[in-house]
Amino acid sequence: MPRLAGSSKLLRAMNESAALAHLLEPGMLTRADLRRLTELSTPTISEVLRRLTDAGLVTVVGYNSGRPGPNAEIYAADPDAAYAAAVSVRDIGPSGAPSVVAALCDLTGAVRARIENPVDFLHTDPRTALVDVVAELSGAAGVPADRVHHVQLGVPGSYDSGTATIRHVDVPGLNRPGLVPEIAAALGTRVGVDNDVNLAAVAERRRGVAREVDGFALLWLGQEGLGLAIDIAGTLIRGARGGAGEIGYMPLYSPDSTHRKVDLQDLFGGAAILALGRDHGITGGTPYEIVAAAAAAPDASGEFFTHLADRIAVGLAAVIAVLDPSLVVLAGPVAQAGGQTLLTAVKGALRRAAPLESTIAVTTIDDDAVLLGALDAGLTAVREALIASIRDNQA
Amino acid sequence: MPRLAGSSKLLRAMNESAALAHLLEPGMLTRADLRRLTELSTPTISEVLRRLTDAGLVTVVGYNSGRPGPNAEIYAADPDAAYAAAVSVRDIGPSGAPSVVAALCDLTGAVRARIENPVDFLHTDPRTALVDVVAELSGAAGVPADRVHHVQLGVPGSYDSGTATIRHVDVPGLNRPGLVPEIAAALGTRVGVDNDVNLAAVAERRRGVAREVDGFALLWLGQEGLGLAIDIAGTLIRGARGGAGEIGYMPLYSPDSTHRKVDLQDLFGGAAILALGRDHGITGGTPYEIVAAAAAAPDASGEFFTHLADRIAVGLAAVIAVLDPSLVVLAGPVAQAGGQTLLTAVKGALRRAAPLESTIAVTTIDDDAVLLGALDAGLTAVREALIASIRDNQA
DNA sequence: GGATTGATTAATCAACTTAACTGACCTAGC
DNA sequence: GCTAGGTCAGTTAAGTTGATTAATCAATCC
Repeated sequence: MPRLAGSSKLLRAMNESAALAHLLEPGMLTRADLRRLTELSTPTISEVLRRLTDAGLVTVVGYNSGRPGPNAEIYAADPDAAYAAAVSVRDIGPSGAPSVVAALCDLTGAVRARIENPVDFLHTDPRTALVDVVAELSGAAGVPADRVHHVQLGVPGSYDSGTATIRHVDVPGLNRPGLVPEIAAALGTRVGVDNDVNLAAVAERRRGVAREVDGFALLWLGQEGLGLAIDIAGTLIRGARGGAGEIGYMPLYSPDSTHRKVDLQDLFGGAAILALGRDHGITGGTPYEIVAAAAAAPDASGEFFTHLADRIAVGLAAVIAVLDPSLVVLAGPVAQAGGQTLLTAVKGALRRAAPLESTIAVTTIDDDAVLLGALDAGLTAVREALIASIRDNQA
Repeated sequence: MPRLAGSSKLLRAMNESAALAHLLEPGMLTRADLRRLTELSTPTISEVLRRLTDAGLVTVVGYNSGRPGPNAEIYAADPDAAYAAAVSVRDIGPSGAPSVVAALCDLTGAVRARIENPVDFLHTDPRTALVDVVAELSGAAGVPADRVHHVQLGVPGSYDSGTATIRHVDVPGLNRPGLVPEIAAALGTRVGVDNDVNLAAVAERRRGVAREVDGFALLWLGQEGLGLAIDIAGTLIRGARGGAGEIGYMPLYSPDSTHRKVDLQDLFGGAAILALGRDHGITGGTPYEIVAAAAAAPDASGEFFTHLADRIAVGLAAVIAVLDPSLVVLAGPVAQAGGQTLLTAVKGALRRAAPLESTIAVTTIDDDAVLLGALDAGLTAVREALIASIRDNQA
């Protein structure tokens, strides 16, 4: 643990960083608020604010009134000081074909533009597709491209940050080594990449059901595959090569080796749900449609949910035994379709299967969780870069 | 993230903390070394060292020579500035009966005393047993009791730090609520409690095979039960109620529900290993003896190890799928007995079972890993308390 | 004896704090 | 309805703390 040491310059940098960090939290602050939060004296706060406004990071957004004395100035981070972009690549978009969904937000998190393009990755290089969509975003938002400080990518696969390559992905070309650095170079911004399930977990922590919890596991039940995100005290566990949570391939124990090897994907992946629906006479072309149809007629489909929940509980029991999370969130299209019906079924199945008790919940995010999570991740990256940049500018 | 802000006093506290932190790392440092490490100026380093020596935390341990100029003073943390004690409670000690193993070390980590007492917990309250053993330790080491700043307990169960209670433990009386605060009050020191497997992982990171790794999972194969410790970048994952890694009760999937519920403990817990040994005609009263006997005759016991490894691989595959650790360490008496023979068998079984590849290794700690890990954990607690105390003393 | 290095001393600088001061705004009292 | 007093926002000035640079002294090797 390298502890900081330094001179008065470090002190100033720390104080400015602290003030900026508070101002970047949603909400507007007066000098008195900052004084209370940072425990700095009035003149220092004034000096810090003068420098931050000079740097264009902070602006006066209003005045207090109704109390004796002069009206206190209300400060907030300038929304237009920097922007973050998010791009979610999916092999099966809402239309069934591969697509790219993207959004751009300002420093307060307000979405300024949002677009969705079907992309034929067989004939389009991911690099140009992604660079183009970011350019289109900043155009649509009317924002200078160089103010976009961070682009966050969400991919349906795992990302190995050590080698900067995307793996376990079905989108053609996306696993090419060197792709991410190329994109970063072409865009001229910092580029972050993460698993789409991980980003959904980020959204769940920021605006979903996992807001106040100290750690949680998110089980993603997708149209195709399934995944797991692990949040420990707000930080995501990604594993040695970004492979943490790739539980689809988790092999299951078979007592007599005559059984063929079965993994979790075979139990409640997309294809398994399709088959399970067929067995119970529920019609639907996609897992989402099947589960939604079943949830619409809960009386007729009780057995379907019991079977599905039993299978989900097999995976969850392993996760709970390893991690003991204080909350387990069911998310992804299938979980959204299943809603409360699926939730109660899974709760019952887990009570039968797992010895440790865990709170289970369904996601409360209606919108595109992956995209929102990517925006959140990009935004925190931008904010931390701003806070860190103050330190370096001083030195 | 609450960022620090403050005045010059904070700066001094930070600089002193940084210097002390460097001096607490093993190794002796000259003023020039500290200057390089902290990037502080010579007069500041002198002032910091003067204050630290005045506080009795740091002493001159020697002088440089052989180079031009005056002989530089060599500083190091005073070994006798504080001590840490470690107590490992086990329901089956080396003699077969419940026992308490304890050790005391100085600030450099040198062991000053080590004792082992069989304790009949049916007739002895854990509180008095533990308080007595700490008193005995400081007596044996010839150390004033009030210099023992931290006592680290290792228990064969999980510890819920939220409610300060030990759970999932077989030792009578150890799960009594309020026990830990009582012990802390009676001793007058800070008391830390952790799962014995977690402490073994601490030892593995500090002095074992996991020294340089960025994260690892440790599978403990004990005489009775089994456990898992998860280290992510040097911090242990304990879960919501301290139950992370309690994989003994992890239920296994059974395709036809006619099978009775099977968990990992049934696969390769102590009783399962005894049964497996019987099936293969290997004699021995304890799991350790069986595996040791098998390892002594590797040619005759190939099938035994294959079967055992296949079972272990079932559990490990789940752990690897969830966490993707860069290293998996096999530890505990059974793993030590199995040694390289067991290791190669597990490697082969995992290659067949798990899709993600992980490096596997056997522990390299010959001594009592739990006790050593408890000492390490206690020592870091003492060091961090010292570093933190500087900040508070200034204010 | 010269070069080099360890450590202290002196002078300067940077940044925060306390305290005094200015000015705006509300409220109460006539 | 006007004015005096009180309160609070923010600035200015003086003082304090602590770190840096530069100069000095002293010890050791070659």
